[in-house]
Amino acid sequence: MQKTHYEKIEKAIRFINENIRTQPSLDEIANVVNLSPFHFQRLFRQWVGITPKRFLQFLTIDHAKQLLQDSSVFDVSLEIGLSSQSRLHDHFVSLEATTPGQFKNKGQDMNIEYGISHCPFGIVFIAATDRGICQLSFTNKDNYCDVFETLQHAWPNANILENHSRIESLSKKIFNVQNGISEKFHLLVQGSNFQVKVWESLLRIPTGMAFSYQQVANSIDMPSGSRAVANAIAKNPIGYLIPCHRVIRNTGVIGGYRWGSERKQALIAWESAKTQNISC
DNA sequence: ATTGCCTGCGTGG
DNA sequence: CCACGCAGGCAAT
Repeated sequence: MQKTHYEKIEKAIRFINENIRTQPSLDEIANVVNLSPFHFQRLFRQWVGITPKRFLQFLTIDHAKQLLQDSSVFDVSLEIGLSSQSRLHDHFVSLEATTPGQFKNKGQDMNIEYGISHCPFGIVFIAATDRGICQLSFTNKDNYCDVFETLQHAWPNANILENHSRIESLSKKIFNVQNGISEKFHLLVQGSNFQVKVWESLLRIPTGMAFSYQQVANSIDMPSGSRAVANAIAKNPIGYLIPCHRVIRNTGVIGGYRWGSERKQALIAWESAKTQNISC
């Protein structure tokens, strides 16, 4: 099967990580993804609108540290809470959350529609009810059994059916590259009190910024709970819209990601490129 | 940059 | 209940 645009980006990022010591040249990286330097350049212009060289600068420890530093001015707004939010950044996502089991019989009398779609970060699997989006996972086109099982496991008694056209148009709205996200999305999640608290705090991290796990722990008044926070973030059922990719290690290392560390790096670099003109 | 020892909460027995 | 795991942090090297 022909590799997707994103898969080449991912391969390039993996190669860069593995050879960070030797500082590979653009020609070397282009060679790894079987492209001429010219086409490699064009790939990036299509994907994110910047040159590969610029892109690489967004993957350095120094840049990640800069994101953390920029975000430190937002600590106060996190503590203040939602009231001060809207002025500081777009919040286009609303979250409806309950504890597991609070929904009668785990989704009984609930219709869930799911499907897959292409997005700038590969194949995305989305599930939605009439009350909101309940899952967004990155996956493979050939095999999305794993993410489908996650869905079934969360809502074992729901009436789950395929609706690719609905998900396709939903995906287009979520990953609207040209205009950014213009409409409001409603999310529906189940989680423990602690998990929900953590997920809500993630919604307050502005696009193009990053928080450390420690900063998130501070923001929910559990300064020694950074590791527990990481654990809760790892269970985030709605990738991208609940921006767990904006939480990184406080050393500037990007850290782990449920859907691959390379994808997290791609998301961060992509958002950095999208916001660099606004923030400067 | 890498190592070793620490953390607190959620999960499964 | 209690043990264990984890997408981390920190200090020493």
